[in-house]
Amino acid sequence: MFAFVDAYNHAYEEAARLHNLSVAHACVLGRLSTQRGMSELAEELHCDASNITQIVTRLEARSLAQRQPSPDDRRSRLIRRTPAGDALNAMFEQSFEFARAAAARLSADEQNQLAALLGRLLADQ
Amino acid sequence: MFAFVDAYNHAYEEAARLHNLSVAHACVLGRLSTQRGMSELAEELHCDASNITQIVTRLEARSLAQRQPSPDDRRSRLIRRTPAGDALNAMFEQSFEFARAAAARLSADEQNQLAALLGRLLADQ
DNA sequence: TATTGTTATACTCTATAACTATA
DNA sequence: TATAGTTATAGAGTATAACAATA
Repeated sequence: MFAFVDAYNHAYEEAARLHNLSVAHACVLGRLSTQRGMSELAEELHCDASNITQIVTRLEARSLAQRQPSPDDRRSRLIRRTPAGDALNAMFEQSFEFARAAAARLSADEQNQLAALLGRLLADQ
Repeated sequence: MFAFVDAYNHAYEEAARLHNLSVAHACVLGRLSTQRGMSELAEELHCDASNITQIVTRLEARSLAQRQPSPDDRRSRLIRRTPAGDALNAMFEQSFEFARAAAARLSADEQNQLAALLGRLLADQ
């Protein structure tokens, strides 16, 4: 289990580095498939809101994401990927071959088994 | 798969924080069950040797690890845990309940299945 | 000449505290 | 008064380059 997680993490880091992203930047970018508020991102990444501010600012400077005013609450902002961000994220996922290559070693049945077992592990976490 | 790794990583970070260790420090400490050279550790953690120097220096300052001269090569040093390091590592592993709690949700047969599937995923990585 | 490990240093990531503006 | 997000800033982690000792 440790070896598996270690390999996964390492593959993720390498894919991020390949696109000049930090792990946290790649992670935020990956979560913007649907738009999100800053504090929502902070909670999902288990980090402080001020950290998200900086990450989003850098993504925005690279034109990968955009802040937009929330229609419901004028304090809050909705973050979404730009088309460039979508493109880079897609490239990142392609580079991040780990899951793909790993899955290719298992039959469809085995993949389903694995997903079911991992799902059970995560129950009520 | 992503959710699983995310939960694992988060649990590891929390367990490390609980004992005033960074993730990297906990990771080095965990690998010292058998003694190792500096460059060996650097390779295992996918990081620079100068980084390991600092980590080991901090572990040594906390009396959790010790540098020892290598009998074979006077340039190199062997690092090993002190008894205090053994004790802290054992406490860390106890705190790091993730694997334990997760495994408890599966039967012995299912655990074997999972280990076999994960093993297959890692083949020739 | 190459290798092991260290030092000095700069850069990045992250968190804390104080702040603005809304609610 | 509480909340969303920002700013300024300090701390920790990591890497690069130059170096010492040894092979």
